[in-house]
Amino acid sequence: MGVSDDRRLAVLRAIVEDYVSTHEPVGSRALVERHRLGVSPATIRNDMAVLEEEGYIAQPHTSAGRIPTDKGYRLFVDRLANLKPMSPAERRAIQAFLDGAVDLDDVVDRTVRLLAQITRQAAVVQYPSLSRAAVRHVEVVPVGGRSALLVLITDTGRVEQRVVQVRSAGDLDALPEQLAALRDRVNAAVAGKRLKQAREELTAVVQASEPGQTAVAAEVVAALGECLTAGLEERVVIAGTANLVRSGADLSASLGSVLEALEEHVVLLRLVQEMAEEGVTDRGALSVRIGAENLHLGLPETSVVTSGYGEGEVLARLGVLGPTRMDYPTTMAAVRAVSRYVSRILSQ
Amino acid sequence: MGVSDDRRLAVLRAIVEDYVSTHEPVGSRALVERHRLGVSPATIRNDMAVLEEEGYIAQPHTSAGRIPTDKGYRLFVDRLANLKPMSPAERRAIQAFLDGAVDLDDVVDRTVRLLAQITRQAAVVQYPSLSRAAVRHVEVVPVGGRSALLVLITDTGRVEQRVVQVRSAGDLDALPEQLAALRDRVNAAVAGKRLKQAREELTAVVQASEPGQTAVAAEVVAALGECLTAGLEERVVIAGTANLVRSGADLSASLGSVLEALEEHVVLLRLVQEMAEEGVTDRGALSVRIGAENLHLGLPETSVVTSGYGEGEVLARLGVLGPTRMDYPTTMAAVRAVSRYVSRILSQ
DNA sequence: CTTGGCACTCGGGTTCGGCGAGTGCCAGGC
DNA sequence: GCCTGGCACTCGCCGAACCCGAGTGCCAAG
Repeated sequence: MGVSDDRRLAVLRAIVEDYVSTHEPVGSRALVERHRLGVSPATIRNDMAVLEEEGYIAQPHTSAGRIPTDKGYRLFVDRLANLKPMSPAERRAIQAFLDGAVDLDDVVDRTVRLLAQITRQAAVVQYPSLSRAAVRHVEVVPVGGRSALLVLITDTGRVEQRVVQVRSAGDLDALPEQLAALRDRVNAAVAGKRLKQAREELTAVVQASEPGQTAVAAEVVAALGECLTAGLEERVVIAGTANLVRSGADLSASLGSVLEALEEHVVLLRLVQEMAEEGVTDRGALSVRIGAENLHLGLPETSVVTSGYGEGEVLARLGVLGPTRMDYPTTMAAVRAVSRYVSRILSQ
Repeated sequence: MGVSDDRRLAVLRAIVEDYVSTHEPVGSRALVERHRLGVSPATIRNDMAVLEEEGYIAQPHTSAGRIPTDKGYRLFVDRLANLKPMSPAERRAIQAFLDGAVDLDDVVDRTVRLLAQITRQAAVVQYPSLSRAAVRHVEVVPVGGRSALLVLITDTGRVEQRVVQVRSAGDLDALPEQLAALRDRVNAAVAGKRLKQAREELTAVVQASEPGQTAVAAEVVAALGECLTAGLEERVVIAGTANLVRSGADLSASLGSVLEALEEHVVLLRLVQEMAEEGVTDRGALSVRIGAENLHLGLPETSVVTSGYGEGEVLARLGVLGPTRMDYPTTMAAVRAVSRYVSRILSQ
């Protein structure tokens, strides 16, 4: 569609807005009544015919009103939508809610709940990606017998831990000192390094260890390697699934599969990853996926709005998931606002 | 109802079984056909009249079949149900699935997924309660600047950690040694103690610390106190919410509120707690809540089957949540089987 | 290019019977 | 005394017929 015809675009926008608010096919008469388009229904009908021809709208059955197609929503989101700015009260609420967080886990938890609540849809927050995170410190704590606890701390504030059984330990009394020495060597080798790189450095540590202790070192280092790998693993948190069922019975047909997909965090991770890569619609950091674009992930009739967040660079994504006919302007504004506040909080 | 009339009980059992499998009101004719009751429909009708009189069954509308009431299910569960033993294949599957777990978190995660899958309902697993857990070790790791990481390890395998900013530290270079000394004193004071008791011992540690370091000690100990409190906090994990929507449209009216309640872990914790206390129906460790008994928790038309689990003593509960008209014998058998395997695994 | 008019379509809601499953009651038989 | 077959009655469900109205497409005129 050329930009030429302003009114046709206005009609599309009006159709999207009305349909989103009423959930019913919208006809030409209702359209001229609710929006001051300054022309008669007949004219609108002509425009509608063209819009339908071009695939932006469709009619569920002959002699019913029109509803937007995925393509129609796409155009709306890309070129027609004006994000609805949040009210000062809402901004304050967001800030107040997030400021109370004490912890990275807490920040993520609060964020996902907040998003679900203000958008009244399902919310998804990806944990800050650790592929770029660096090792801040590694601690090895003997906890009696052959057991020791490994603790890995990254500079993003994430903590991974693991209990390791040191089977090859000869002298149990000497073990604590051995471990302490090992810890110091490990720290010297990996502190400040990125996780992936750190994993590679570890082999050198084993080789450099004293002859009698290579076995112990190998065991501990192997466990630490797992820890690093676990640290690299992406995680997501969701909330507000109950909002999906409220948001209208029309999604209820596919509700089952959507809920299923939401429980499979692997699917969500792929979704988030894909959105990060392609940046389908980029308005600021906002990215929107509409309807059939998510079908391969088992998410029919579903749209997703996400935004990158993080201190300075984009560490991860957060967003909202709901029925295709969601209120994009408000949702997008909310996602953007929350992502900004979260980024700010993480910078401290 | 007296025990006297065996046939009446048989009729109730038959009604429950048929209704659960067909989801339709069951009439007298269908009943004598499907179950060899050896009497005529007319006789059954008389029995039904009595059962209805006593509140065990009801008819949705005049001249329709009967459906069990909550009271009917209750009687069924308490006295009529024979748990359906799991097939050897199922037992093997359970074992194989749980044996792969590497971690407490992993055990819990696998368990909840497994329960959801084999019962085709929503599953709930409470983390092993820590009110009885004891402190195994406390570690304080300086991580640069004024920051330190507290790690609390309990003898149930749970690990809590927290980052603390030591604002009152005077000499930053001396801080690591201060913290190490503090750690040793703390460990001496609380190792082996139960969490609640440990929290009380902590104040003594601060008072006993050297004059110049009381401020630092107070800060660290305060954070550790929070850690202990967090460790005491109960947690639950859920899975299989998608099964709720599949399990029949009749629950769909209340589906929203059920999903909402499931997201509120507080509600689930209370539910689990209540079931632990009252032990509504106790068959082995199994406990069953039916329909309106859960209404105060925002769970309408919902039944819950749980069982205690843990090594030796009952540390927590796990179970399943579904529509009132669930298949109790199979569900109860599954919950019991899983709880036993999990208990066994935890004993290692 | 817009507009009012007009014929046409078709989905949704309503009404109306008929069908059938199921019940309660009763009188008779083991 | 309990069970049984028979019988009249009650309703919910289903399909058919029906109407209404919103909405469309097309056309001729401004």
